Amino acid sequence: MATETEPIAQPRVPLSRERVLHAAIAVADEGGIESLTMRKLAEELGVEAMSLYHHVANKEAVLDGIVDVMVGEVDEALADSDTPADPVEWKPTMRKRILTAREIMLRHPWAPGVIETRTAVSLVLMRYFNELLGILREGGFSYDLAHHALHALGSRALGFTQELFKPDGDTDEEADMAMLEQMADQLPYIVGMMMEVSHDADDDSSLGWCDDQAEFEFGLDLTLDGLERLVEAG
Amino acid sequence: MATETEPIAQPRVPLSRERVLHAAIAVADEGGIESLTMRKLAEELGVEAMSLYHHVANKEAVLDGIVDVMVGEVDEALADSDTPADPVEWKPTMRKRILTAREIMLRHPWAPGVIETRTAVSLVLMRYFNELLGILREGGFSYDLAHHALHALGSRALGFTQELFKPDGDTDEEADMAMLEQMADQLPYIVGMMMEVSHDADDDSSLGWCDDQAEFEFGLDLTLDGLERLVEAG
DNA sequence: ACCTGAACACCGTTCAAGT
DNA sequence: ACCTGAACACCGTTCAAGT
Repeated sequence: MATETEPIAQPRVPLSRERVLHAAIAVADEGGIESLTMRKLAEELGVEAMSLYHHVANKEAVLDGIVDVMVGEVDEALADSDTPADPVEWKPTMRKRILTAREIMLRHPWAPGVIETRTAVSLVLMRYFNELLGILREGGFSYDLAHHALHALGSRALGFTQELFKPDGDTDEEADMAMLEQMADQLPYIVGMMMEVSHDADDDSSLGWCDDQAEFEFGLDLTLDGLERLVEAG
Repeated sequence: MATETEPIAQPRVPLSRERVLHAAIAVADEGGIESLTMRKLAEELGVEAMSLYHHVANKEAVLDGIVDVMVGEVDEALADSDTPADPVEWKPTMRKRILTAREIMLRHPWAPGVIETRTAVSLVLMRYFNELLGILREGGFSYDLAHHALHALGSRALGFTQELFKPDGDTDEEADMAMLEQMADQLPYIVGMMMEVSHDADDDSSLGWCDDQAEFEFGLDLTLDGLERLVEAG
């Protein structure tokens, strides 16, 4: 009551690129990426929107900067975890790195969408890929195969995949199920798959039955195993 | 001079959802997805922006519809190509389907970005996945493995991958190369890779050296081969 | 040097009004 | 039934002005 109802941001701390980027992440974490507007961002910082332009060129630069902070978070998480980093053991090293990156992406579900829209590759991101490349090279990959490997991993190298069947927001699973069964003639295989899975699973399973973590690891291991066979074949 | 400078759209043909969607695709093809605004779309159709809302609920519905038209194009392209469709030969069938889908995506480079932002899965898209599922099932996959397979393919099932290193727009390849060499201490593996590749290739190779088609097929075959090994293992 | 108020040129969308 | 003009509530961004 005694204090003013201003946002929590301390008016003493001067604005900086760093503060702008971290505030942007906070806004996106709280309200989703579509809630991240220059005006909202300024409000979060207790400042007028136009003041932001003294620290970032424009909104695109904010999004570019956010990605770098995100990659930085991955690097930090990797530094915190005590990995032996055996040069020969490229597969577990790679696997761990990617699963760690995935943890960061799960903390910021909007981040993949931002990363996908970036056109330029920042130095920070190049350093990240340079390290992945290093792991592969030290593990016996030719440059050629390592290059193919990074392409084959694609966005998985950064810890996310494009989920085409997203979690159905309405969560009315029974209705979805009923609707699906009604279309059994049009979607016989999908309906068949769902019937089988819902009988097998012990918990209540329906459209929300995909175990994202398990699927991510399945796809990742499929790729890593395939690559391993290629390195070993020479 | 005699005729008015109105857009080419015939004012006789009444507006319809179909016309709106095809005009939207034309706008995006010509000016990119960011040029697709309701006002621009109306202009393309020789109509006021607000008239569109009699045929589509809102802009999101336009984007949803576009995706369905896109999937329809894939289906048409597949129907045109005479495929024997041997039930047992799931791998070449799958491969052909996906590469055909990729051709459509290459014709509409903005389409992947639109697909990625869709939250609901339309009936058209479900039918597409139902067919992929059918190919796998008839090829000997269990529902469980077929499900994993679709997740592992991810957006590749629709003919695109998330390219994290996009074509560098500025095309000043020599400058890029020089800059990279300058960072050899920070990016030793990337620089090493580029040096090797640029020596091997016969054409002028630099940052624009990735053969997207070859990389797509590499990743696709890596996945399909991995799956094949799993089906055969039972 | 850093921040601001007002303004500009856009968006998507609503609504009452036209035919 | 179908289309429209004007308006509303937003955007990102520019610019001259403040301190």
